[in-house]
Amino acid sequence: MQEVLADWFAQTARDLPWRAPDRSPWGVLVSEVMAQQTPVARVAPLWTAWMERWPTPSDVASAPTADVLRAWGTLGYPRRALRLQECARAIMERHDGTVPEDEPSLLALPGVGTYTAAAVVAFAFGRRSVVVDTNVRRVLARTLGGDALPAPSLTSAEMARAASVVPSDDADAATWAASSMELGAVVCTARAPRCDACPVSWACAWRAAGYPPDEHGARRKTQAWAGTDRQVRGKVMAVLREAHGQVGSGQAGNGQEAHGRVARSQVALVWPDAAQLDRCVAGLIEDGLVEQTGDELHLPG
DNA sequence: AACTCGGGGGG
DNA sequence: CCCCCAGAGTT
Repeated sequence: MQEVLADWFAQTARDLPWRAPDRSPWGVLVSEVMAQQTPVARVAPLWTAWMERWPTPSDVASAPTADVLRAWGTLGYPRRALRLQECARAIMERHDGTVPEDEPSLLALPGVGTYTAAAVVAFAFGRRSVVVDTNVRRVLARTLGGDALPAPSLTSAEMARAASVVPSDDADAATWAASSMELGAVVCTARAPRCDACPVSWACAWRAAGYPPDEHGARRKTQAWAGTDRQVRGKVMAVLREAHGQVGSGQAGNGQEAHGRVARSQVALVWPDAAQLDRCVAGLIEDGLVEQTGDELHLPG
């Protein structure tokens, strides 16, 4: 199955920009952080612009945080952008500006967790690691477990099963990581799997069992969105991003101040519940995503 | 283990 | 309109 997937990957892999031969380890790390909970199709164009502007950890480390947050655009979870800059600075201080190659050192970096550390080891350095993202979880749950979907959260048993099937050879392990992820992203999808186009459908336990339905589907609760703090935070960040982008645009008198500063009275227009808005702004300031000067809010830096 | 944290595109 | 997306950090 791993050999078949390796061939399939070699022939059909998406030409994502961070898979280009001239990509850097730092570029791979940036792509992984950007792709945390954000579809890669939406990451790709932004990654290219980002890497052109800030090619190295040194460039990101010295950039104004406001520029970093604005460049992050609408990727979502902007705290990731903050951590990515902290990560760049940590690499400057701890590793002389070079992305470390060992998993423990990677794990110690801001914004780098179990998945991202393993992914950088495999994709940036071609070394063996246990790469388990949402795609790999689903592929293994179906092919090996015979289940429609994995459990809501990653279990230790799942990690153990994933580790047990990673090839011992470095190059083979890296290829397995890339191809199993690609299969989950392109063919073995959550919603409407394309089993007719799957190169390993002959080996799939879920298919062999007659596609039994998801066991714990009832417990799977969807993330709330409308009216939540996350939505309000997003609206506030959007206003501050746009204000920052209009510095020097010559559009005076539209209620937005110079230097990307926006009066709190203007920010208040994005949400009717004043108490909730205040709470969210306080949270954004607490997170380091927003700063307040006098009666005005702005991005940090 | 349970929460929080954005935003958008596909079915 | 609902669901899910190359997760991480905090409590």
